[in-house]
Amino acid sequence: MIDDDTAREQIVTAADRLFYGRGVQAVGMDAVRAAAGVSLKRIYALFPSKDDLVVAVLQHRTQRWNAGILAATAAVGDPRDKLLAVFDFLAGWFVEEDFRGCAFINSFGELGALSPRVATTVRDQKSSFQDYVAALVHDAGAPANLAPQLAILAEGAQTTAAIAGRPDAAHQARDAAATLIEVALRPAPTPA
Amino acid sequence: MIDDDTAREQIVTAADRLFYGRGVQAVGMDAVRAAAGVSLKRIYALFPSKDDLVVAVLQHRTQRWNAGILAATAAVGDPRDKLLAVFDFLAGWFVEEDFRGCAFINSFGELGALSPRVATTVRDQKSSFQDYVAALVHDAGAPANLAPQLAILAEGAQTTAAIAGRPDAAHQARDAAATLIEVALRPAPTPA
DNA sequence: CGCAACGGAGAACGATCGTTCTCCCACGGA
DNA sequence: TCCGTGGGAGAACGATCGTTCTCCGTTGCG
Repeated sequence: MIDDDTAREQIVTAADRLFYGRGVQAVGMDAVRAAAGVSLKRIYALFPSKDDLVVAVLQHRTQRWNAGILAATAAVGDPRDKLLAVFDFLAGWFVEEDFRGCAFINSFGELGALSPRVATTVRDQKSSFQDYVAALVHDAGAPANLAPQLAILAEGAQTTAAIAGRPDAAHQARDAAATLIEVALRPAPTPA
Repeated sequence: MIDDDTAREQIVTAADRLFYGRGVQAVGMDAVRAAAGVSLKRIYALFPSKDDLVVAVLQHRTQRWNAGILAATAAVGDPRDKLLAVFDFLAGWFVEEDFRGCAFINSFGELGALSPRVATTVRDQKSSFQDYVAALVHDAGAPANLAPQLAILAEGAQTTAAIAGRPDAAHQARDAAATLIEVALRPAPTPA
């Protein structure tokens, strides 16, 4: 017998892989059951509806994302390098073989208009990422308006890498970020 | 009787509004029929499958996008301002009441793994946009690596505006673009 | 050892979807 | 006027989906 916690984890992990790879609506609950190795009854006992499962998958991804970003930025010391480390983290992600874009963006586009809970879950993730970037920007001593600019670069790199299939979008975004950071930290030039 | 061309347009226009507002898979062909005011038989005579209709809708959107970008950039003279005009165009788009992100990104996330034709149609659109930005960058006399940076900013602004519901992502991206353009056009500073 | 509760496997159900087919009316040529 | 073609309205069909239910074996406890 499998206890509830590991069953939850198996279900969420299997559903995550399937949803991310094919899209949510293209994956039936029976496919999740087969991949997770548990019964449908068990799934519905732990997640009352597919919507609940989707939300749980997204929250699980949020935790993995937060841990990855935290580890990437903790590995370097300089606050400026922490900001750039975010884009290095993206670069490592984009070259994974099953990379298919940002699961939150994908889910929002597919379900944002249908499921308010999915929409708010995605919004919360994006909002917390923006907050984290804003904190790094603050630590680096740069003006606050740099933060949304870097966040936009990160978002754009994800969709560009996914659609064009070009992982170097991370490097291009990193270069742009480096320029923006440098300008933001440089004292205002004396007018000619 | 409606001739084929106007029927096509009615179908594509209605399907576009429905697909964009709710997502493709959430809209049945019967809903398209009701919104377009034509018979199902007619729809399937003009578009052999839903996949064909989706591709036609995306191609229709590509034409509208190209026309909008072209008009926005044609309204200004300076090549540098043409680049910034792209973001002004985005700003005007983001405040439309039914704005729900980039239809290409949304469709790719929802159907990219299921329909190769949809995937390539989306890729073609993004690729042609990148080419256009690259041409503007070239006209402005800036190095070529500026183009993907600006394109990434545009992509990120679209998803940020859609998910966070904050249309000012266009202005933030525009500010970042202005900085990147300025740096790219400025001669290399003499080292201190 | 007996029984009751639980979980697995999978059938079943109702809804919906993409697609096709049927029926019927309107209209244009001999 | 009569007939044949074409298109509209909508039923029909087969597949699939989310969700529930049935049946049965197992297991833990008295």
